[in-house]
Amino acid sequence: MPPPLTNHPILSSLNDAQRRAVSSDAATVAILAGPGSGKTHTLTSRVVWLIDHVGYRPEDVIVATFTVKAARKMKERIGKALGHGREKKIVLGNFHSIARRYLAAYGRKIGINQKFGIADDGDSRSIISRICKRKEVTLDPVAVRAWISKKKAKGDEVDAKPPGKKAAKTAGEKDLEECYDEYQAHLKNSNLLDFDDLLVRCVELLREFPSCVSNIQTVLIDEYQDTNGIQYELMKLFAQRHKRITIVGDPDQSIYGWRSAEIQNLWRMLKDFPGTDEISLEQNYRSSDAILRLSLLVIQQDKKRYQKALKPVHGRGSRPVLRRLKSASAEADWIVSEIRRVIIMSGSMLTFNDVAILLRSASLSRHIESALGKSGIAYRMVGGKKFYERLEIKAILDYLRVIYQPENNDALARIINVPKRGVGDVTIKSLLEEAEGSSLSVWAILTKHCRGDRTAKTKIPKPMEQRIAAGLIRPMDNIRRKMEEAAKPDGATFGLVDMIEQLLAGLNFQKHLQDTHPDDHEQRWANLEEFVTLAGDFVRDLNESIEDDLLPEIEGLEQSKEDEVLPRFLANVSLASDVQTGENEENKPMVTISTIHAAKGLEWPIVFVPAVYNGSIPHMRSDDNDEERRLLYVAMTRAQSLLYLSCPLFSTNGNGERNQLSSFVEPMHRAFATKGPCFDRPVMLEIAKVLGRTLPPEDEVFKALPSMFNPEDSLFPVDPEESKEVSVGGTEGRTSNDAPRAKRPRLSNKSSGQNGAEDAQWHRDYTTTMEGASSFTVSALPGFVSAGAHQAAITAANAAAEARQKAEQVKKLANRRALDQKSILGFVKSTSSSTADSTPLPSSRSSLPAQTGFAPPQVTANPGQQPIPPSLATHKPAKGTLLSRPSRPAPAPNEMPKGKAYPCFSSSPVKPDIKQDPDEEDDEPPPEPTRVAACLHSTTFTKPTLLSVGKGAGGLTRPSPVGRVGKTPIAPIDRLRKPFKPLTIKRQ
DNA sequence: TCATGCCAAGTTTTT
DNA sequence: CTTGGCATGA
Repeated sequence: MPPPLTNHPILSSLNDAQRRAVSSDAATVAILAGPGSGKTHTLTSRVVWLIDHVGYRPEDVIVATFTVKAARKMKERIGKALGHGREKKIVLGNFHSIARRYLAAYGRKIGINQKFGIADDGDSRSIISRICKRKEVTLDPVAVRAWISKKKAKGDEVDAKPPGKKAAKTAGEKDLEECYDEYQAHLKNSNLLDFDDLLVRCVELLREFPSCVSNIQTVLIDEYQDTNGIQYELMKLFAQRHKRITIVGDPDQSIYGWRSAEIQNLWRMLKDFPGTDEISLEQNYRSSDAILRLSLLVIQQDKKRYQKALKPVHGRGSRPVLRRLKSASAEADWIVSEIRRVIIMSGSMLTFNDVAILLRSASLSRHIESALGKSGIAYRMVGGKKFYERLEIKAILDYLRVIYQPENNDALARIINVPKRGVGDVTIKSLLEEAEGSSLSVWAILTKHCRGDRTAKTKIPKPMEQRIAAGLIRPMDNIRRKMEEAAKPDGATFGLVDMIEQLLAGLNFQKHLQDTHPDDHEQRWANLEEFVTLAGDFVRDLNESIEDDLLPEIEGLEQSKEDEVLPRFLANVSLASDVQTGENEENKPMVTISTIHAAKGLEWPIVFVPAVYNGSIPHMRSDDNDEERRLLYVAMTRAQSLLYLSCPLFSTNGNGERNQLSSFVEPMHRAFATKGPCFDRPVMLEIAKVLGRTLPPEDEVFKALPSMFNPEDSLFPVDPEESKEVSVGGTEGRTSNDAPRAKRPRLSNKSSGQNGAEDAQWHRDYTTTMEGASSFTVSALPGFVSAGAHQAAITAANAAAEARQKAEQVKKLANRRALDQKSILGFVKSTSSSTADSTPLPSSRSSLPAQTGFAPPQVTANPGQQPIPPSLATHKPAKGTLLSRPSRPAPAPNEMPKGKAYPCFSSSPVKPDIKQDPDEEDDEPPPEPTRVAACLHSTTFTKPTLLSVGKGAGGLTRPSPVGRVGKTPIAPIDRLRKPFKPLTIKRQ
């Protein structure tokens, strides 16, 4: 008999459904949590509840997330709620790192050498491509790798193979099998496990030796929709003793299918654990109503998905924008101008920190980075190139790996000629083959050869031998010797940092960089210095046991102790997609550029999603359109207040090819505004309300406006076609590269008319005059709503009344599934067993209401689940200006807690109210261009140029490191790893 | 025979 | 801006 629920403090910050999820007594709990519904908050609260209230020991709880970032955030939040540093004892991490921990501790039991290393992406690739090359049949290494990884990730090969199966195999499959076996043998020789192996072997371990997890009372899984088969197995095995599992996930946000994530796992779970308590969290605390509606419109095109509501807590907000631009660079320039405009119009209530630009692929960042750089806006790039993948860093890492694992032939092969030692491909290949043929590692062959103990079969000319001996073997031996000395009780300390520094010195690496990269050796060297400080941070954290990843002792089970720093550092590097984000001491506001994948779980007040065209999203190389759509949905639902999608009309690379608006938004493109909103007082006040911030007084905002500032989004034509003089024919085939296209659109005569012909591409054949009219009238007069929209509002109001009635009825059961909402299990069963749609949605085109403005999303298709919020019911078209916009009726207090009640919701750090002195931005729009480029992406970083630094428009096509310290360029450290931390390097 | 330098071509998402 | 292929020189 648990005490009354309401008394526990952890429950006070939760809504009904969340509270039920947190305090559920069921052994297995499935929490279905839409975006912004407080998923993480709920999960952390449940952890705290299970420990504090139910009484499990922290060390008997496993919390598995999908990414390192999520794990870290989770740990931090649990720590805050739990206190006493007890969160450190929880077995918490992403799947891979938890599996690695178990294998390090108990891997011996299943024959894993305790000193195993982790084969990262590059390792796997090079091993496989070598195997493929050796075969007579030409196999695509990439495909082979994907096949192998899929095979491992599926995890269901536990079922004994039927003996006759071999015969049925096609020749291709046999080749693949062979590659698989060779690959595994190779990994074994080098004592490596690849990412999938970590999971596969851990499953093996826990299956054979359940005692390793005999202490585990309960298991919690975050982002469950991203688990794959093997992770599902692992989850079950973690929980095998007591079978208490809590999962949190959202099928709509499953974007890792390409990594074998299986949405079906949700169904598997419900089937495998019949008593599972299903709870939906449908309140959205993040985004404005308008953003949610459009996001829902997008995701609802997927007719097979599990229907789930998204109930707004906030007011309507401004209409999301779908902007058409001429080219990618115009798009980037527009984004910059729009960022500026918002921030200035907000009187600096909003800062660069509040802005995110989310991309389908990292390569899209080029133009945007350059535009941001040009105008002196600092930014950080998340995703894309990784710090540890930089050439110079990778080389040093490979050296470290060889020091730790001399038998790692692949790592050695990569560095044997870095710096140049006159060893070429042929020699390397020969060495590798010799190593495979004998029982010796390449390292052993080399050392023996140089010592004269054994002559290598590979031909090694004298000069080469000498360079290897002096340049490679000697410095490495020196380091190993020092390590051994340090291991002795009275030995001088020789830490990781010493090791790296010694290595850099012994290899004369700085000189090597100067020789091989004369243009940017300084940056690369700076990267290495940063790497040294990173290593230092890691060691320090380890000593302060911030990174406490030891497993609890279990009676009668002996653990291998992992006391060495080096292996843990290497594992950390391989498994971590990002290094811990240090606190932003300097607090320099930066715009975030991120891939959509990397943005999952995060939120920003202002979100831009550029390149919304077919080929980008959905990506041309993707074969799962539904997943691509979900990706767009994830991107859109990151936004709190302002959401901008944009689409360049012409692609930049393929000579003037036309881009086609993404088919995900094409059907509802009229629900978007065609340009950025007018940021008058009411709009800004609403933004402030959603964000829980205070808007500076109007006169202050006004005073801070730079002269010549354009308060509207009118610098770029709403219809970029108009600036093209030769657009008469408009035939698709015409690809001649006419020069005028590259010109910036003229700002004057922007209001020149648009005509139906130009609209045709976007509005299609069903365009009516009325619609056409509204589309430009609305954009010309922000705030004016067309009659069509009014009509929509009235229908919506009726629907809303009905919906509300229904909502009243089911309110008592709000925590459970709505009455007419099927169980997930039922849903999956019905869709998988029958072809008929259980909830048929009209085809998106015909279902689109003929009106512009906000169409209630699929009201008829989904009665009772999409209650129209009161805001729309009472909405009246404003008259002329937004000033008369009716304020939103107060939400029912019990149902709609204000933002303050959920202080922990935001995934991003709590943003302080900005109290900048207003006189700061008196004359020029560009904020003082200090160190722009602290985070410059290496791809866009060029040599510092002094021209045009203050101008911002001096014809630079790439960001220049504007506020450099002294005369040295700032290193283009990829701030993915340490987004906020200022450079720690001291340069002379 | 092999190392090296030059030129050309392509570029999803991540543990 | 990195990788792969080719020609040249040792």
